[in-house]
Amino acid sequence: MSSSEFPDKAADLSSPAAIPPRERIVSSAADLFRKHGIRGIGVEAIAEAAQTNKMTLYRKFGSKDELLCATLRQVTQRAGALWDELERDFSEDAAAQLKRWVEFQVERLEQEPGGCDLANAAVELRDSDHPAHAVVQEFKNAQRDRLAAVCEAAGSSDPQLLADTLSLLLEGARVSVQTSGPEGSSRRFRESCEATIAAFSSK
Amino acid sequence: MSSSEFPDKAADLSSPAAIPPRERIVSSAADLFRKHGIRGIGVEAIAEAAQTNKMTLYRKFGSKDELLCATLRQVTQRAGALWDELERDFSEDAAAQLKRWVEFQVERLEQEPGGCDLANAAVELRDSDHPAHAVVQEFKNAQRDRLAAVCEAAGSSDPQLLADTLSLLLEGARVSVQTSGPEGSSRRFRESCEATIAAFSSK
DNA sequence: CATGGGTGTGACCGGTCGGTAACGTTCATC
DNA sequence: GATGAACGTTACCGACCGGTCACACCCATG
Repeated sequence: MSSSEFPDKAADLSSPAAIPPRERIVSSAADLFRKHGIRGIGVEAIAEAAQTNKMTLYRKFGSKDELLCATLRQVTQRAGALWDELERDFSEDAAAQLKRWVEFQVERLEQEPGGCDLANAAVELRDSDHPAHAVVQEFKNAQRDRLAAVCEAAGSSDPQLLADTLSLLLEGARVSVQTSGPEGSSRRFRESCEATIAAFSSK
Repeated sequence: MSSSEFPDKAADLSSPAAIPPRERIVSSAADLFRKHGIRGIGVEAIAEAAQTNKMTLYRKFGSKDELLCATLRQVTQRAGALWDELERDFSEDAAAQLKRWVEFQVERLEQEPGGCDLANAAVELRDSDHPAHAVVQEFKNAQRDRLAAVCEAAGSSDPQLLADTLSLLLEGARVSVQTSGPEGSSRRFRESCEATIAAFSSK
C-alpha cells in the first residue's frame, strides 16, 4: 500500500467509469445469477464483481431478494426493448412478422444457451410467495399477449391458440437447451414453429 | 430416556416399517428437493424426514450430490414405469396412442404443478459438469425417442419433427405452469398438441 | 473552510451448511 | 454368549452466508 495505487486503469473498461454503482451492481448481479444461480452466488461476490462492496450494495438494495427483483425487472425491460426493436423491423406483411419473430427467437436460443433468466429464477425459487414470482408471471403473460397481437394481425385461424402454442414451444426450447443439450428437441425449434404456423394459417 | 420408548407407533405409517433406510432417504430427498429445491434443503432435514439421521445418510451416499443423483435416477425409473404402464394401455389404433399420450401428460400437468423434477434440477444446477446433468440429459432424450416411436407407428408425415414438437410443447407446458401460473399457456397444452398432431397427420 | 451525502473498509454477528469423528446401540448370526 | 455389521446420537469442524455496525474517506456544494 505505497506506490502505484492504480495498477491497471486500462482494464477498468465500463465499470467504475461513468456508470453509477447501482447499475453496475444490477448488471453484475444479473451476470452472476445467470452463471451460478441465485442461491449459488453470494452478495459479497456480486459487490466485488461490480467493483464496489457489500455495504453500498445494501444501501441501494435492502436485501438480496430486492436486488434479485431489480435485476429481473431489468431483464424484463431489456426484453421489452428487444420486442420494440423487433416490431420496428416488422414489414407490413403480417405473415412475415411471425416468421421474423421465429427467427428472432432462434437467434436468442443460439446466443443465450442459459435459457430464460426469468423462467430459471421462477424454477429456482420454489416458494411461490417470493416477490420475484410476480415479476416473472407478469412478464410472461405480457410476452404472450404481444405475440397474440401479432398472430391476430397475421389473420390465423385461431390466434389465441397459436400464440399459446408458440409460447409453449419457445418456453420448451429454452429449457430443453439446458436439459437435453443443443442436440435435443430445441434444435428443431424453427421447424416446429413453421409447421405450427402453417397449420394455423387461415384458409 | 426411561419409559415409553415408542410413543406413536400408530403414526409410523410407511416410514420405518419395512422399507429399508436407503429407500426412505431417497423418497424423502425427492420430496424435499421438489418442495424446496436442491440448494434449499439441507441433508440433516432430509435425514430427519426419512426418520433416520445424517450419519447413516452419509454411509449410504457419499455426498449430497450422490444422493441427488440417486433421487434423480429414481425419478427416471418411476417415469419409465409410467411409460410402460401407458403402453400396456395402448389400443391397437396407433393414432389413438398419441391422443392417449396427450391425455396422460395433461393429467401429470394437473397433478404435478411443480413441473419436471429432472428439468428443475438441471436448471438449478447451472454447472453443466455436475453429474446430475448426465442423468437428466439421458432421460430426456430417451423420452423423446419413445415418443418418436409412437409418432412413427401413428404414420405421421414427419414423425421425428412431430416428436420434437410435442416434446417442446410438453417441456414448455411443465415450466409455464411455474412461470405463468395455471392460467398461462399451459392451460391449452391439450389443444396445442391436438392441433399439432392434426397438422402432422399423413394424408 | 465547513458541511454533508455518497462511498469504501473491515470487523463482526448469528445462523446454516456439508461433512466427519467417536462412541453406543440394536440385532441377527454362528 | 461372542462377533460384527448396520444403525443411532452427539458433538464438532471449517466454511460460507445474509446482514449490520462504526468509522474513515472523498468530493462537491455552500
